[in-house]
Amino acid sequence: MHVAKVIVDVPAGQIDHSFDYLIPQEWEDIIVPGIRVIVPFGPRKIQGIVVDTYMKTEETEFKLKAIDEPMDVTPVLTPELLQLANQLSEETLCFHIAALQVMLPAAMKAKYKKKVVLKSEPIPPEFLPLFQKGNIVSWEKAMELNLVPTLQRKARAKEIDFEIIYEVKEKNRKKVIKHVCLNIDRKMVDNEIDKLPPQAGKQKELLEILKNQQESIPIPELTKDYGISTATIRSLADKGIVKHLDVEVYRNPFEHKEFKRTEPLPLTAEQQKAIIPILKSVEEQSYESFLLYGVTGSGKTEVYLQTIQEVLKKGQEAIVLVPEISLTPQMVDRFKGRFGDQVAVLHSGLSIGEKYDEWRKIHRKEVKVVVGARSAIFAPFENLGVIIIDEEHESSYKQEENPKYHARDVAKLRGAYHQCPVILGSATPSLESFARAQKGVYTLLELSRRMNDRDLPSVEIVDMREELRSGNRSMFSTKLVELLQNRMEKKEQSVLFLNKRGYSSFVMCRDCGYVMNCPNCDLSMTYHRASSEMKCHYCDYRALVPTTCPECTSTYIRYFGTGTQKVEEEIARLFPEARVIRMDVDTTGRKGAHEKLLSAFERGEADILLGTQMIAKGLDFPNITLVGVLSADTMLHLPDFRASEKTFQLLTQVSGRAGRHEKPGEVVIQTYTPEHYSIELSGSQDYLAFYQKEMITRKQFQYPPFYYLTLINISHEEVMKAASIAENITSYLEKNLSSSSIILGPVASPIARINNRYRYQCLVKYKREPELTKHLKKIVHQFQEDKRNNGVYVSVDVQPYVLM
DNA sequence: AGCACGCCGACT
DNA sequence: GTCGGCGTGCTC
Repeated sequence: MHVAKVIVDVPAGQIDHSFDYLIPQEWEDIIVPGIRVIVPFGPRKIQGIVVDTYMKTEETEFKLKAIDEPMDVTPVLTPELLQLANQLSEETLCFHIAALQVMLPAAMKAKYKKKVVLKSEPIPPEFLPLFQKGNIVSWEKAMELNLVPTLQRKARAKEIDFEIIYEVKEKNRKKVIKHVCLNIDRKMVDNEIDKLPPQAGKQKELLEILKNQQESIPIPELTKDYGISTATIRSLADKGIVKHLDVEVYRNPFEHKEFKRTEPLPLTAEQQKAIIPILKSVEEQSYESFLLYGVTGSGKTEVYLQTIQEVLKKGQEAIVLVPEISLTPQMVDRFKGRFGDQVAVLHSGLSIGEKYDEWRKIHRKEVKVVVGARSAIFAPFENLGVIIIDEEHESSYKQEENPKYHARDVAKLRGAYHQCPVILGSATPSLESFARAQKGVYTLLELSRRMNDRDLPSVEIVDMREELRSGNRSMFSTKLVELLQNRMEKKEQSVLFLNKRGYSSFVMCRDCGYVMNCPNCDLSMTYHRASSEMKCHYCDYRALVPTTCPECTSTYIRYFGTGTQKVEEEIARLFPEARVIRMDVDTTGRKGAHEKLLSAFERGEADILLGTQMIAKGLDFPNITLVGVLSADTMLHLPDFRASEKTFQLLTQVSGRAGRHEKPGEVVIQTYTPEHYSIELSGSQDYLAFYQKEMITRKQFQYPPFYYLTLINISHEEVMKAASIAENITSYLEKNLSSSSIILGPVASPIARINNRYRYQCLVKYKREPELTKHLKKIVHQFQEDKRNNGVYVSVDVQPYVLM
């Protein structure tokens, strides 16, 4: 008898191991590792994933329950991915099921339904409202009508008999289109047409169409193109001449889009030089990491494209990761244009069903290339030839929920498994990556010149303190106003960039300084114009906008810094004739709105594009000759050791938007701290100088890439409890880690309370700590599951990006 | 996590 | 004497 090791869909510490189940004989060929199954678990039925199988002797056989049924015909996870899930759960300290689940499209997550089945007759009168439509009803309905206790009582008294059943459902079904096809022999069709009465013209017409068609015809096509109604089809179906048929289709998010085929462009000398070692690695099938450091507009994408071309020639597959925010239609166009139908696209803009379809194309080997955001790194390819991570420095490659993985680390594991190159591309590499390239861990490849030798835009840094001193209190410097005016006259386009953070809109009393805070969290609440209410971003608490100050009853209370909206108003005041497109959460919320706004701007329907982070990337329009950064330093002062790096990267990215084509570009960066090196050096676009300067700071303050980090978060409803557990954890680490490691804390988190839970943290900095994972596991188990610590929550983030 | 089981106080 | 509150322990 075969036995399957199954990881079940229960995210809990005590359940985080495999459970053994017998494989029923009839499924023995189907149930192999990587198959999803439905298994009995206690009284219920749940989804699980088979991770291993083995043969077992009789003695233990009777103790095991059997698998109910498989949910797949072929494995949804390869042996490689199953093993990768193990590594992930080990390294990021997440549950096995979480690591497995992150590799599958959301549509495959099970949904559970609990139902009540009445097994005895007749139905007692008090249950009639419940069992109106038969003897099976949902548990929710039984609860709603408050009949569950009565059911239990009656069953105990043996007056009735009922059962609770548990169902496992797939969240998403395959999309089908109803088709019609002949139900009789093709040769008999003429015969049938003759038999039909003369007035059945439409029916005859339909049969004629079907006669000349080898395959079935979709009903929508029949009604639209041939004007044949469903009634016509039905009457023929009733006669048994035609039949209905469900044909599975892919949802196609690019249905109405034509992709212009592109041919490989001739490479510049620099590109040529960069691609040679990559192609060598592709050819030799050796695992090697490359850092492709190329200034904005230097043609990194063409290097990717031609590398992929070679990979495809060898019959291998490619994964391309792109940050969510720059997965724009332009980006998709470039890959679809070169590789056509061989490309699947995975990004958050797709519906669950669309993602599922794209995933199935990969799974069925119908595509060879995946372009996608973070989670596309888990694409179930089995013959990978290259992994490319574009904009490698982007923090969106780190997932902030469990499993807290970094796509770059996963890429390296997969690259090593498949023995293929991993290419990390960026104009502003992360310090970690550049340092590794310096050390020779990565092979450094450089593209130092823009395509067509276009100059980098000239950047001017404007000191806003000076502006203030000379009496300009607006958010636009004289210089920026002047240049905007100039572009309007020349009919050229401008992009205005607002660093969103620090600009969130909050309500403050002008008299006493009262700021409206969330009652559950230690944070100020944000004002939402759309719903005209105050919201907390962390716990979903909502409140009305106050009209008078709750502290001092002043009516001089108003909202501050609405970011883009406020800037838009100001532009309207300065340039009444300007046409502005605003891009922020409010205007791009709906699906496709993002693309619509961008293409409107591309068509020249506006003079100024105003937006947040989301416009920093990918934007590549010839008519943009001016970029303005309204406030460069808003994120410089966040409690984050990467603040300087992020500022430099963002400013460099934004500057790169200007003058990418024939017309030269200009950039204006407004700041209150022009002397800060991350701002100063972004002005001269000097990455190397920034790298050197920032490395000194990192070394001095013992941060990556000189030290690794691990952050432990502790939260509890009571401050004292959180603090004391944090204290215990810290002293445990101090006792057990090497003396070269630095343990900071415990301290209250920068956001000291979320959802009425007090938060403490402890930060470990280390160079070498081989036993760290072991200790962290112990901590999570001991402090999380100790009954005396009831209600404590301990979470670990290995190599964190967010320290709040 | 969910669910059952079981032991206590508050009712008919 | 029964109902249902939640604390405890288990799920192959």
